[in-house]
Amino acid sequence: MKKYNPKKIEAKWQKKWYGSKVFSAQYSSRKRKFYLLVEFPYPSGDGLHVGHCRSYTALDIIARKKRMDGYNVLFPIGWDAFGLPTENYAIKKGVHPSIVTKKNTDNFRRQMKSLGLSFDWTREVNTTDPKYYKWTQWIFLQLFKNGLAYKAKIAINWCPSCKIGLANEEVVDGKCERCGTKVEKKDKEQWMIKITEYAERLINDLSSVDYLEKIKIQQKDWIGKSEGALIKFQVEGASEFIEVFTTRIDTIFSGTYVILSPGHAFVDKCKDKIENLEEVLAYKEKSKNISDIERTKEEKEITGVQLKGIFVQNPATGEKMPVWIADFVLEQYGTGAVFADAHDKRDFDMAKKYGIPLRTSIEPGDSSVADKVKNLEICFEGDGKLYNSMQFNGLTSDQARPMIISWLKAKGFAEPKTSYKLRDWVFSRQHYWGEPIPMIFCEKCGWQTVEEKDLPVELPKVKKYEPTDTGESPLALIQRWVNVKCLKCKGNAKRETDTMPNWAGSNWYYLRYIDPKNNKALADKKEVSYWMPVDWYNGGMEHTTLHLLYSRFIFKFLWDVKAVPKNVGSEPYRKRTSHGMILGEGGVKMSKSKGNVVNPDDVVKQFGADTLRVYEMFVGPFDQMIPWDTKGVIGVRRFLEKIYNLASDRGTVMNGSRDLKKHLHKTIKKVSEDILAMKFNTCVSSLMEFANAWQSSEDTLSRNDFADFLKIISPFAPHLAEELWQNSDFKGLCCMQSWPKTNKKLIEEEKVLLIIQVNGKVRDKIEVRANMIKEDAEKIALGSEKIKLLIAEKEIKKIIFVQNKLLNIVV
RNA sequence: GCCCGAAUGGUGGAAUGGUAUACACGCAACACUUAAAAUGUUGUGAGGUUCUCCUCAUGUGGGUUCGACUCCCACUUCGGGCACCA
Repeated sequence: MKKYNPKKIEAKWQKKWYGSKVFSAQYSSRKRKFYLLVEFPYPSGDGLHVGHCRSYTALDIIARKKRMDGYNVLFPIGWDAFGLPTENYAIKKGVHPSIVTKKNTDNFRRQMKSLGLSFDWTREVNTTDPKYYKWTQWIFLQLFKNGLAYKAKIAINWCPSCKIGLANEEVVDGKCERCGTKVEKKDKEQWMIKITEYAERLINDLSSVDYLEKIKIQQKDWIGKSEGALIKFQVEGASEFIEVFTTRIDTIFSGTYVILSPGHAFVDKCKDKIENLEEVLAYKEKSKNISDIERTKEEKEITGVQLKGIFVQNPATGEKMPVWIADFVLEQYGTGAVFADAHDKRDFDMAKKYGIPLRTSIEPGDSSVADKVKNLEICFEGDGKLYNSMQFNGLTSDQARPMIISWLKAKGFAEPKTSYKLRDWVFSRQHYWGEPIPMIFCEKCGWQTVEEKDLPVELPKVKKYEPTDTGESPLALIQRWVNVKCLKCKGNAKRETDTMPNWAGSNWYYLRYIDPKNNKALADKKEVSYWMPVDWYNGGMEHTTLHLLYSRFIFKFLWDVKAVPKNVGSEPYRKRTSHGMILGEGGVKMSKSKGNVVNPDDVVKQFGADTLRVYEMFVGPFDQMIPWDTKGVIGVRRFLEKIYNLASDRGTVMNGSRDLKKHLHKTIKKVSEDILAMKFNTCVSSLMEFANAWQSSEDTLSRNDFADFLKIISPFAPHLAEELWQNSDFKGLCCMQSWPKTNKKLIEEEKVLLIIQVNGKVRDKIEVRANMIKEDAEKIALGSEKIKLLIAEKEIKKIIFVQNKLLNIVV
């Protein structure tokens, strides 16, 4: 008897598949298309993570099923290869990042192929390939030409000891990861992209796509739309105003002071008038080095400094208000300034701490606390009824808001305004390993774009990969590359030396897969029009607010400037799902330092690729976090062996068992449905149940039924299915067959188990014929000895009947 | 802090208003064997028990319902994201 030998089988079938291009999507096809996308990985030196294996296997199963359903399937893969870890490795070892990238992508590719994933390897893309990033740069030029890219001063993390700019990740507890020095903020001119111009569309168009609800919620929340008003506070003794954005204009009559963020421009503007300037500047300096999350934490003690000598006027009451700065007010949100009153917890606490006067103007609905609110014993933050508010007294917050806005608007002090939490996108990095930004600066003529014919602007070779001690990227040191002639005046000009963030390349990669070799455009429009939008995109929840939002924005932009055809719509992804993480054994994150990293290579070696695939599907619900369990892998290996042995020992006959056929068709139905619902774990258990039934029945399957069984198991354990397909002398490849249809008549039951409940508790189970009506079921149930005993002389109040399921007698 | 998610046997989990604990791991007994491994068979939520029935059990407390792991309200604990990691 032959033994199940995955090592031999798997290598053999991988060679056949990848040699014959069975997984290649067809160009200019008339077939129905299905575009399945997985987030392309960052090819780190650690190799493929078992978490990659899980999500890729899951989508591979869908791709394989869709091919068997007759679709022209595009299931591509590539490398998102620009980024910090590769650069840091280059700095440490002095090896060029492109060499490291080549090594890592080779390893990832080998690992993916060893899992039998059905990627279309003819369409592989790499964001670090100049032929690819030519188009990433081209997109930047379009953004600039359309007024969506601009320069602004933005703070970077600066380590004064290493003299380099740091990524947020390299800042641990406010200190430099390498040397432990306290990190400072340093202002730097950076390229910004106006994603905020698309905020409204990015919210509204979510209604046209099929994303998991939690993904939509996160995106909406990230964009953070709020409707409110912009109010002007006149500065006393000056013609200036301080503008404040608020959603609570109903509380304007209780506003007693104004708070600015420490970085607010007004502080610099009125330096001469501030009596305690030194104190103010010291506070400003201190707050610079605290993160926004830290600043807005509720546990954090509230601090602030008054701008002595400065007062503004409350536009509603005409009263004089002092002006403070406090770090819990953020520069980026609204106008970076708020008016403060007793109806905001932090304003309330701050006023109590510093003895600033407070007033109330909103009465809570709960009258038991109304007095306490009025006496300033507690802070009430909700909506309520207005008082102390002149002609608006007695109105509810909701009624009052629009009325107060128009009243103040008439006086020239307010206007309605929509505000977003979403900020413009900082697009510059002071690093080597990224796409050069294709811009040239001339003292006389300003910023200008590199001409399209000169793209790509290739990354020049450098000797050292560290950022420079001025905070610029190492590109700034290469005079030959930096110094160019201005395109307009032919005078001396300099190239931009910052590079793009990692997100730049991943914004549009789904378009490049469609036509990866095109050197005239991002991709051929006919092909784009056929393939777009992506039918199903799966990725991690951690990418929901950044990559997913950025790439939606960029696609909308490309659509607006007609770089992609109109007919595909302005949303790149029709459906988005997300997978859960795989944790280490015991439920903690896998990490090198904990030594609990599972290497897929080891699992493949010990158990086989099919075992790894099926295990990762069986381990638990796809969208949830699941700990790895080496013991569980064994069960899956036993299952595959069982199938292999049953197939060889039992064989097939012309007319096999009818019971098994019936069970098989139930399994076909379950697996077909559960694949699309991403309930892979229950697919596997139903396949296991069938194998168990087959084994214990000692019956034989018909040849056709066995073929169907191999077909439905093939997306999960493709190598095993192919091998048994061939061993049984079936023609062609198993993965190229059409998916079996469920025989509906066959799975209809003649008899069902009827559950008899008394007062909702199960008291008996009786087998009856299917589709029995209520009256007949009642007779049978009441005839049961057990039930008779239980209801005895009690009065039957009600009988609930669910056909083919249960009968509940209420007494 | 804000946003999102989760909680069911010894363990991973199944059941989305109708038999709670499918499937798998582990454990125990038995069969095969000189023996072991492998494999197979049976059992396995807790407590009680006349051994086939009773009571209890899906993080906690309430509610809706003939019936709730499932829906609603309040809470507890754990995990993830928070804009320069990808």
